[in-house]
Amino acid sequence: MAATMQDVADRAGVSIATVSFVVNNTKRVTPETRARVEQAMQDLGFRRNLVARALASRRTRIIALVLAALDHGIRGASSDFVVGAAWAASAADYHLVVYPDDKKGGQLPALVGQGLVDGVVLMEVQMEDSRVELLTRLDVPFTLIGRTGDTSGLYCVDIDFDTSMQLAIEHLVDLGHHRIVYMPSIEGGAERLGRHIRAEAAYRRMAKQHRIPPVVMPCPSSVPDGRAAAVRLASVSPEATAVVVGDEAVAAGLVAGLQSRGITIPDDISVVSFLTSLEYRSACNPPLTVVSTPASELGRLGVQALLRQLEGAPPTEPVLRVGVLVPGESTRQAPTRTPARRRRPTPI
Amino acid sequence: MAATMQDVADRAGVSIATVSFVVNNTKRVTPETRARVEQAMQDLGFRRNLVARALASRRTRIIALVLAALDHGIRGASSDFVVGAAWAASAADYHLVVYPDDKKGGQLPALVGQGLVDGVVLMEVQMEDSRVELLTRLDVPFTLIGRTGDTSGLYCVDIDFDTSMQLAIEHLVDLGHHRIVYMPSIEGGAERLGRHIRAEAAYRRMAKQHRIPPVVMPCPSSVPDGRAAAVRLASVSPEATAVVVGDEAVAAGLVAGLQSRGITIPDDISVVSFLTSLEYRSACNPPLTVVSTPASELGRLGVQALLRQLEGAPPTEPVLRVGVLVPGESTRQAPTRTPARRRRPTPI
DNA sequence: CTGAAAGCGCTTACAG
DNA sequence: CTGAAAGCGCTTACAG
Repeated sequence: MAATMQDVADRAGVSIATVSFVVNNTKRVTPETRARVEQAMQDLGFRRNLVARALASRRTRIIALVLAALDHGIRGASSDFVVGAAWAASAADYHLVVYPDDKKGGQLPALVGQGLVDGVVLMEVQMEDSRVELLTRLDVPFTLIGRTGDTSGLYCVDIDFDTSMQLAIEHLVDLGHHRIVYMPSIEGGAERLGRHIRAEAAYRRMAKQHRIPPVVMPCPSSVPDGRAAAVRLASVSPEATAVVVGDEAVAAGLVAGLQSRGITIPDDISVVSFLTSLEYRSACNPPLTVVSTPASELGRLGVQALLRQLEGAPPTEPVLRVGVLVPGESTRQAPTRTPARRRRPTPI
Repeated sequence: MAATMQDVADRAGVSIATVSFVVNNTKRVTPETRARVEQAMQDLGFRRNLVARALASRRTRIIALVLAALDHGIRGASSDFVVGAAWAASAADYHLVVYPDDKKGGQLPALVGQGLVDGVVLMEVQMEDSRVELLTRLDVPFTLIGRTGDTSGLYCVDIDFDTSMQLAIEHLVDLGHHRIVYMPSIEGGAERLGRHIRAEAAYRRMAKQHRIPPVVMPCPSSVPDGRAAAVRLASVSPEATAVVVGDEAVAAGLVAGLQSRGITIPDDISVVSFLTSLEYRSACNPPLTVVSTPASELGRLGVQALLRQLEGAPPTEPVLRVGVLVPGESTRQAPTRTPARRRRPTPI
């Protein structure tokens, strides 16, 4: 029913090869024959069959963005990763398709390594990620948005955690804060996401540099858990004047929770939402100060790295990008207390 | 390099057809030959080429969920649609792929109607949706999550707006509210999304039934716009005791905006987040009462309708599902005022 | 139960 | 500049 190249060739009175040359612009064709072919395509409403093309050329020009949506949906910054990646693919005349998978890559063999996609961009990368071996075994080109523990031989784009954390901490230090708690989120499973490990290491490094006693207070990733964390904060670190929170939902919950305990943000405690989307930013009262994830940029870079790889470029060092400090009203000058009080907490 | 069926056939000493029968379980094969073939597949690490299979069988077992992510990302309930659809596809041994497109379907011809996907599930449907004609022209099976103005001949699953609105309005009426404003969101473009039209019609119907003077106050879909709407509300409908808000971000902003004007939620005004995700629900203070979108269920139903269509089933009436009332703390008994005051607003 | 062979709709050396 | 033909790796009547 649908017209094939053969139909077009017949109607234009040329060979099927010539039609292919016209369609793909792969060889010189005289303007006259080209016109005849194009007319015939128009007449027949020809659309080339991508499957046949893929089989013959071993290329689909489709790349898959794989993320663990089956486990935790497409929340927060993920949307921006997708959009950035889709635009980049489209600009290079590729198609991006999002493939919802689980954290283990359980769906991966079904779609990948069977000729349907030219390559894969993998998100939410863990320090030890079984999907990396899986993709290697499936023999499909792939790049990571994020990093495993050992990145040698891999194509990666990621956040520059050190510089991003520096933005957050120095913003607070400049405001006179010296008791800055770091509240990373912990996800459902036990997997160690690369970004959690690296963000915490960056915090410890910055804390050391600024002589801040490091306090790390993990919190499950949800608004209610953020609320609950407000209670724990008082006992874990009563002298804290600022909190760097690694999850937008936790940040929103923490602010609400602190407020309902009579603590004023930012007068009593400053809060920074660290490497998150801007999702809850203005839904909070006051609007949050955020170091936002350069998500759409990383989506774009991930796709571009993959496309370079498809053209045979060798792996490079991971490409890193810094988050953007978006000032809000949840950070302010540290409250002045007597230094004695700050330096010597009452013994337990 | 990768083993083909021919390689497997050679190694097992059978014909390529027999390998195909084993791989697809399409014909009886004696246990002995089956075992030989399976051993050969194992030895060679055989994975069948889906592209070749698709070309020969005209089926890819891939369906695409198309949404306008290029225009407004994957926010709110969209994530749940994706997850519900992906699970349903997976359960039927299909693969779901998410295809980020724009509102006009600009990317559609590139992927669809060229043999790569067996069918399409379309989201964010407008009353007049050019993509419907496009998909018809591309001659690919598709179902809608949502409805155009005229649904005859189409496969649709959608929200039951009337019953969902009834849930919201009667929840408020039972609490003694009679001045209930409806605040739908207006999106960037001018397209009339089916759900906006139908939700508003449902509101007007319920308002009439309960003798509520209908007040419709559209608001752009963002938290800051929700805040701004708090100001407008006072002038547009000073006597309102409840607001039904058709967007989670607007609901969050409205609550914050009202509060910063000294209005207490829910004592002074009740707020219902209508047919939204639960996204901002507990980030708000107080947590919102929500009529939540049955998103993952609709995702599932959309895929299932498509699969039935692929098996040749004729179109049915649209399949409708009701939202779920999730009680929160943003609704309460209407404040008692003198009936006179309520019944006769001061003349302008 | 198994196999030989046509065919899916393209791409791409190779010849001319 | 154009064409005849092999081949991509499968599926599926058809025969036996």
